[in-house]
This record gives sequence, C-alpha cells and structure tokens, in this order.
Amino acid sequence: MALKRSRQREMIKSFLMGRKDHPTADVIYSNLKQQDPNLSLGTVYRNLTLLSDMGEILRLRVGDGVDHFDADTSEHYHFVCTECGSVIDLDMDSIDSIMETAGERFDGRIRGHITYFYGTCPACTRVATKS
Amino acid sequence: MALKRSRQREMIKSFLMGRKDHPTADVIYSNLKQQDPNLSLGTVYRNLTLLSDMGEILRLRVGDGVDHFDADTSEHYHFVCTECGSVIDLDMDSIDSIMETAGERFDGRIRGHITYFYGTCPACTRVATKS
DNA sequence: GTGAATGCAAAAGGTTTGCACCCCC
DNA sequence: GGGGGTGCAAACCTTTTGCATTCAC
Repeated sequence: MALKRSRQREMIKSFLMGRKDHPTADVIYSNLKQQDPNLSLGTVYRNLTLLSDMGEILRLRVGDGVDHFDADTSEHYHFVCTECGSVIDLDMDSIDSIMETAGERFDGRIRGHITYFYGTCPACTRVATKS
Repeated sequence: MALKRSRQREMIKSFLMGRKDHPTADVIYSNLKQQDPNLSLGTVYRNLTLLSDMGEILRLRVGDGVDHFDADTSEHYHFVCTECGSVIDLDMDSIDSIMETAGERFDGRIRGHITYFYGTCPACTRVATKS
C-alpha cells in the first residue's frame, strides 16, 4: 500500500504547477500525450484522483460538467466566465466569515464552503464592449 | 415554437414544489412513474432542463455528480451533508456582499456567485455524537 | 520478487437526443 | 392539421475500473 513514485504522476503534477488556468483531465492528457505517447487517459484520471485525495491538488467542480484541476491548494476563490468557460483565480480577502452567518440558524456542523463567482471575464468583457 | 402545456411538465413542477429536499431527476422519475407508468426519464430531463432554462426551477450542481432540482427560486443557500449527501436549505442572511469583495481586484464583470456549505447535517451529527 | 502503477479497453453513471407517434391549440 | 411534447432507446461524455503487464523499491 506504500506509495511508489511514478514518472506519470510527476509529469501530471508539474504540468499542473506550471499553469495558472485550471485544465481538465482531457487537456492535461492531450498535452502530456505529446511528450509521452504511451500515456493513457485512465492514468491521468487515477493520478488526479490520487493527488486530490492526498490534498496535493484541488478538484474544482465549477458546474460545467467537467472537472478542473488546480495545483494551488492555498485558500483562494475562483471566477468562472459564462461566455468562454475559463476559470480564473481571484485575488481577494477570505470570506470564511460567511460560515458563521450560515451556521447561526443551522443545527448541523458546517465545515467548509465552496464558492464560485461567475460573470464575464476581462477578455470577454472587452470583446462585448468593443465599438 | 410557442410553449404548450403538458401534463408531464405540470406533474414534475408540482412534485418539485411539494418537496423541501432537492430531488434528482431519477428520484423525480421513480416517484412520478408510479402515478403515470408511461412517463419516461427523457421527458423528465427535458422538462427539468426546460423549466430551469425558463427560470422556474433551479438546477443545483452540488458536486456529487448528480444534478439536484429546486422549485424555490428565491435567493437562498444550500448545505450539503458529506455523510448522507442530503441537500438542505439554509435560513440565513444574504451574503451578496461577497461579490463586492471579489470584484475589488478583478477586471471582469461579476454577475453572481454560487455557494454551497458542507459539513455534517443535524441528523448525521446526532448519530455521530450518540453515546 | 512483490505489489503498486500503467495501458488499454470496457463499463459505468448521468444526461442528451433522434425519431416515430401523440396530443394540445 | 400543424407543431410542440412524449416514449423509447440509442448515443454521448466524462470518469471509473478490471486485468494483464510493467516498473519501482
């Protein structure tokens, strides 16, 4: 049951660390497939699941039906563009205090929250505004 | 292209209005199938999609891989139990102000946010605490 | 050498869709 | 009667999984 290192897992992790967007399994696969033609999609999924279970990466379910992955596990929030679907990191203060608000009239135990902001990203805003 | 009423759509909508949990398409289907054995799952999905496109119901993607539906379209928040998967309405004040926080250092246009709180629901908390 | 990891392909969900038939206006 | 809605089943997509093989320790 001991974890063994694998070239594939390292490829996947470092690919992810090198990107600020939040690629899907398929994007990761097609990119890495070029430098390692034997790579299989199942391996990509297995490692993404493993890494996120270990807490080394984040699995983002932004609601577009496809999982996105993020190597930045620090607390931060995401914005999803409803035009182009891109997922962007937000530089903002913590809003953890909303959990207190949520817990005031709730009997269970609130351990966390998932928040996605959506709207039009800078690039799409520019296009829409263009004269 | 004009919308015609359909017995099935009305069944679905009123079933949904009669529940405070947030059933999945399959739960809706199996329940209504009993009073209308000819009902098909495709029809349920088509109508749920139609109703949510019209804004008459909400499609909740809570991250468990299955869509949940809610006839209450008023602004409110949801809690998802990580033990039993139940989705519960939260009685809480608006946290729309988080959008201002999010927008401070962001160039795009933020139009909304989706927030799910997660943790242990009242029922599961009780079980876990039981001596 | 042992068992974890891979590659391949099949399977498993959940959701959508094509098509012939039905029903509402 | 025309066109939207339904039922049925097949198709779709993303993700998971079984199994024989390969690789790390």
